[in-house]
Amino acid sequence: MANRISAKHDAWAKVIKAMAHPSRLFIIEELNKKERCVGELTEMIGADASTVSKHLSVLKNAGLVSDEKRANSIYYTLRCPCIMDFIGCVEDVLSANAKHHANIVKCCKKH
Amino acid sequence: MANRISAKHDAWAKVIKAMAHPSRLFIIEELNKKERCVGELTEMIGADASTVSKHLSVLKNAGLVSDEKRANSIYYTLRCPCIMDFIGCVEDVLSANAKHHANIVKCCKKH
DNA sequence: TGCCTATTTGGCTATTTTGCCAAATAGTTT
DNA sequence: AAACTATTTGGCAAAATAGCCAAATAGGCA
Repeated sequence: MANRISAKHDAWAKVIKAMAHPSRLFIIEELNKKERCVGELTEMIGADASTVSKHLSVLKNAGLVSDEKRANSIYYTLRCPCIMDFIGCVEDVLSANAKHHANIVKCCKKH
Repeated sequence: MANRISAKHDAWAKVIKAMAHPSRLFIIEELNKKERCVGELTEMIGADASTVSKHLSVLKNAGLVSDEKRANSIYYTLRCPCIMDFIGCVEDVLSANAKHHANIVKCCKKH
């Protein structure tokens, strides 16, 4: 990245990169509903506990979630629920894509 | 990714992954202001033209931008400007992080 | 104290991403 | 047609990411 991109875009990318994984998006969505501990998330995702733990640490490093120890579990919370609003926009992009592809198919079928 | 994560989260991740790069975020921000051709973006970013071209193809594959040939240049446009709204939320996360770190420093200085 | 449970860390391999160069392509202009 | 301009593609090496296993850690509980 030896170019003229500013620290601002670097900082943005770090946060967005932390979101850019299916399991981590699942976690974000789940934590938006309610706080969860690692064990619960691990069971829901169906991956190794160490893998889920690492995903959570990525999210935590980006400042997207916070954790709190209680009883003998660690509970994670979504720190900025506005993150989930964005998913609506992502869905817009996806449905625009779907519409676009449908049009291409329709166009080809005409002939 | 041999786990229970659904196609929905996979699709979200594809779009978000396409955004998750400083240069691509710069491009998104720039295209939100006005359409631009590859040469202009290349000069602004200061990377190899082929690199910028590949970034643009990543964005295009995700459905985030569209292109249109005009004269002897190809102009790119941001397809869903709502993408930029999200950056506001990312900034919220970053300033929450900054505040959090400031508090930690303040706390340590007390002693 | 010593066992248990929950979570994290280290280590390793496989995969993906990045970015440059050189070459290919496509369309313009002379 | 030949020379240009703008953009994309192929190839490659370096770096980053993902996910499993085994081992370490940290509290709670018997």
